[in-house]
Amino acid sequence: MPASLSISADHRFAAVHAAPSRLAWAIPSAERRDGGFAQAGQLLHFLPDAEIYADGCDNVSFYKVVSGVVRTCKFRSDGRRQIDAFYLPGDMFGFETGAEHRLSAEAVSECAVASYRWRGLDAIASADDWTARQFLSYALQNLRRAQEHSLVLGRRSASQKVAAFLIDMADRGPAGQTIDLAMARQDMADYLGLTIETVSRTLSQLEREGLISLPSARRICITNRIALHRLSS
Amino acid sequence: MPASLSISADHRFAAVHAAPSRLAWAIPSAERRDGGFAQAGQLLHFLPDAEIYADGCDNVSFYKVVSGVVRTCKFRSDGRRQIDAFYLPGDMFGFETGAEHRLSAEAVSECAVASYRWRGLDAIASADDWTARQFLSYALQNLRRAQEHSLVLGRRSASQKVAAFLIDMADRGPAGQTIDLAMARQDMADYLGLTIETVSRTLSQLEREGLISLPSARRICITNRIALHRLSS
DNA sequence: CGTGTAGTTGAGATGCGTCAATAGTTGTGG
DNA sequence: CCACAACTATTGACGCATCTCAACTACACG
Repeated sequence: MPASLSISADHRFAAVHAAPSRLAWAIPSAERRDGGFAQAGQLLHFLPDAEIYADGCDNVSFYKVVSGVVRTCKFRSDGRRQIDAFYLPGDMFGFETGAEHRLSAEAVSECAVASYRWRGLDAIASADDWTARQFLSYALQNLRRAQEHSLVLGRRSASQKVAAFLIDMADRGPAGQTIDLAMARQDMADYLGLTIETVSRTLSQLEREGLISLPSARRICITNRIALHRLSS
Repeated sequence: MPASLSISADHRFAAVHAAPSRLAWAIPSAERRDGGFAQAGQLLHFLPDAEIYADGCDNVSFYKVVSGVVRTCKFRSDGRRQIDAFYLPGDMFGFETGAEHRLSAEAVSECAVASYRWRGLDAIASADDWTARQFLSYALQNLRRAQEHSLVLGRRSASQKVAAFLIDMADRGPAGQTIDLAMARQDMADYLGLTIETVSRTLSQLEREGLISLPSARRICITNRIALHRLSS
């Protein structure tokens, strides 16, 4: 693992990077097998809010998150931003069939991603079984996440949206009741189709109701998972 | 084409079924090549609102719409329904990696679908290039649609949602400015995260503003596509 | 210690949901 | 062909959840 990927222990997002289960899952696979995935993955390093690719730019690569968190988003003509998805270590993003990307991808936290040259559908389909299977698996995982995101955005109250987000983050992050968010309130708001004020108010309300506690802005402890889960579904 | 698939010309959804470009695309491929797609597709016929598969039931098949329109949806504990997607002739739906379906699929109109036995990711990955490529193509198409649905649901006004829906339906349906909707207002509302009252009011408002005309409840003519498109994006 | 950014809280405005009534459409039977 | 019932869609009035605008607080950093 290159030195550039080591994150100081006191970094605010250390919990995300240091998640043992995730690293064990992401890094070895990148080292062991990704050499055979489409083309040897090049490791790229991004600072927070750095752009990985822009909406409209050539679709030449897709990516795997090695460490940190990535968001894909769309900027609307009124200046607002809609976040399509968050990608955590081990997740893949950026595969599209068109010639251009239809979303932007940005680093939420300091992060490292492996890039793979996109050679089109035929290249994947005619690749070896393992490669094709991996690609399909990631595509279907992203499809499932997008569908669930739609269901959350569809017809739900602010508290249901926030609860669903917290449950999702808790499930995807390191085990335990503590969530160390890599993203700001504005990211949560843009992901859930709410304003930062509503997100903030909703978190405060959930804390008053005893479902969560907020030791700091970016750290959230789930104190009543049953109730939070029931609220979210 | 079996007699059971012929639809009388005066049927209310005739326009969808009779769309020449769609039939030319959907039916021949089902006849010519789908014999090699995973396993010979069995043709199934459904009446409006019939259930194709239910949320939670075994994930043993995926499907291709031959004629008519299909919706996938989730029923929430409060009795509300969220529609995840509409599938038109030529679209494929129902592929998931889990052992159970996480959504229900229902016929919106009278429709015919071809079913394919789901043998898991490995079967697809190790299939011939053409089959793997087709499956991937459909998966990525559905992923793109789900992402765009999320963006629409995210942070948009009722009129923007309805406009985006109309533009999407116009693009996917037969060419021209006339849309013959297969679905009821309740379906539109559940798809867009609105109520039927708001959908109805919004359509009336768009008509007053001269963007569309409403010859009948299920038929919508786009009279100012530029403005409608600008509103939707 | 001062400054800038992120987050929280409050008050008022508004868009959409809810409930209710009306109008239109489809299908059935006389 | 008409009468009626059942269903779908439209329109109106009102309430509420969220947005908007604004002030305040907490925290990181030089």
